[in-house]
Order: sequence, then structure tokens, then C-alpha cells
Amino acid sequence: MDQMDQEILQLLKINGRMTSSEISRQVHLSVPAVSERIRKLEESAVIDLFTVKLNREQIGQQLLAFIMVQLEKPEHVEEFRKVILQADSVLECHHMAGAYDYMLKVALSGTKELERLISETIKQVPGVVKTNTMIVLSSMKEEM
Amino acid sequence: MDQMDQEILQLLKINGRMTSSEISRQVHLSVPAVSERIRKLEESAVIDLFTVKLNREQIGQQLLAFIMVQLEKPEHVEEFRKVILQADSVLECHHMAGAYDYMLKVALSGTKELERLISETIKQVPGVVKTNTMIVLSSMKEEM
DNA sequence: GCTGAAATCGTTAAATC
DNA sequence: GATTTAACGATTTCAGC
Repeated sequence: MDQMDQEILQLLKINGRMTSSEISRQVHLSVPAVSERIRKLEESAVIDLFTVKLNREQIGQQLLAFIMVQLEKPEHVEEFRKVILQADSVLECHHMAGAYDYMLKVALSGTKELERLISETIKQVPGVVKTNTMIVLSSMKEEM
Repeated sequence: MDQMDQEILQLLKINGRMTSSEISRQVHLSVPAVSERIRKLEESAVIDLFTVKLNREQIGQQLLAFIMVQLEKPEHVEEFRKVILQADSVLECHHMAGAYDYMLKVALSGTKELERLISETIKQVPGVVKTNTMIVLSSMKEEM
């Protein structure tokens, strides 16, 4: 991955739909050269995927929160994982070092839905002994 | 935003570079109809942006962490904001309710760089009185 | 708001440097 | 690896529904 690849990735980060010909003009490289570099960045897994970032407020997710979860024993991990992967409102799930085992980033319509997620989904998983929820007031930066 | 828009967004979430003609085949709508819907979803800000998700391990960011920050007084927010927006390793910054004022999601090469970020960048901001860092061991889910 | 057709523009593959 | 050319495919525009 050289300087040129970095420039191309920078442009794609700002606009993932930018065409190879548009990029070609900006980086002073021929169109096939640009396409080939993008293909190789995908092949080598530097590029994970192209995606679209939605405006959460516009799609009814006005509330963002982080939920710390303490899972009693490792034998409950599989069930926990299954529940998390199925829950659409859970955007991220990280296995953590420290006082809590997992940290979830969740996007919901409001506190009512948050309450339901915590008490009816997360706390229903066997082994979940403790949770700690932190509410986001606003976000000044959010990248991938 | 109707059912059709949701189907299109779902496809674009999986592949942000999917062409209108590819989408057209999958949702049984003409190509111009698909293009027009995508254009309107962008115009109405439901679509925030098209972007590329990079594989952090492949680009030398093997360490992911969350840093809680306590900021003494509101008059230091502007300086704090400036530093955060400039720091490439800070992926996210959320203003929080609760014990800490801000929560950062950071991606770095390792603990050495983390130490430098905390002591030479974050703690240098006037008003930062306390931080608390949580290390990510692995991530089982990560969407936008 | 969708469709179909035509013109424009972008992509891909092969040959060459 | 990059470029050029030419065939192919996608997008845009617009008339008509």
C-alpha cells in the first residue's frame, strides 16, 4: 500500500461511490490503473466493504447509548452472541478487558425501546449478571 | 421512505458500490427509478454518505480502545473539540450523560501509541481532569 | 412516480510500453 | 505497473403514460 493507494482510499472514504474516472482525474492516473488498485485493495482485504452511512435521526433512531455487560461464565457466550447478532438495534459489540465483559453500542427510538432492549433482550440471556448503560447526548465525531 | 426505499438501502448497506442497474434487477424497478430514489434519499439526508470500511488490522491499527474523559468546565470544550477533530486515531467522540463527559473510540498501532495519545494529546488539553481507558479484546459486531 | 429509448459517460480487457 | 484503444455496460435525460 503506497502513497497513491492512500490517496484513493481517502477519496473513497469521503465518497464511496466516486467512479474510477473521477478518481483518475484527481490522482493523475489512468482509469484502468485506478480500477486495478481498488480491486487489489479489496482482494487484499484492506478494504473491508463499501457501505452507506445512514442518518440515524432520519430513520427513527433518536437515542444512542452504550451498554456495558457483565457475563458470568464463558459457557453463556454462544447464546449471548446469537442474541446480539440478531438484534438490529445493536450496532456494535466488543469483548472488553476490565470490569465488564462486553460493551454494546445501540441505536433506538427512545428510552422506552432502550428499557425493552435491556430488560427483555439482554438481561434475559443466561449468565448476564450486570449491565451499566451510558446515554449519548451528542456526537461530535463518528467515523469507521 | 417506503418499503422499496428500505430494500434499496439494505442492498447499499451490503455493497455501497452496487450499480443502479444491479439494484434494478434485484428490486424489479427500472434503472432510472432506482437512481432517482437514491438521489432523493441523499437529498433528504436519510443517506448521510457513501463510504468505505477499512480493515483496521491491515492498516496498522491493531489496538482498539474506548477512553472516557472528564472535562472540568464547559469553557474548555472548544479547545477539546479542536484537538479531537484533528486526531486521526480518534474515530468517534460522544458527549455523554453520567460520570464522564466524553467517550472516545480510538484505533491505534499498540499500547505505546495509546500511551502517547493519552498523556501527550488528551491530558494536555486544559480542563481534562480524569480519563479511564477500556481496551477492546475483539469485536463480534461493528456496523454504522 | 414509473417506463422505455437514445445519447452520454464510465468500465473492462487486450495489446503495448 | 501504467497506458491506450475499442467493445461493452451503466447512467442520464426526456417524452409519454
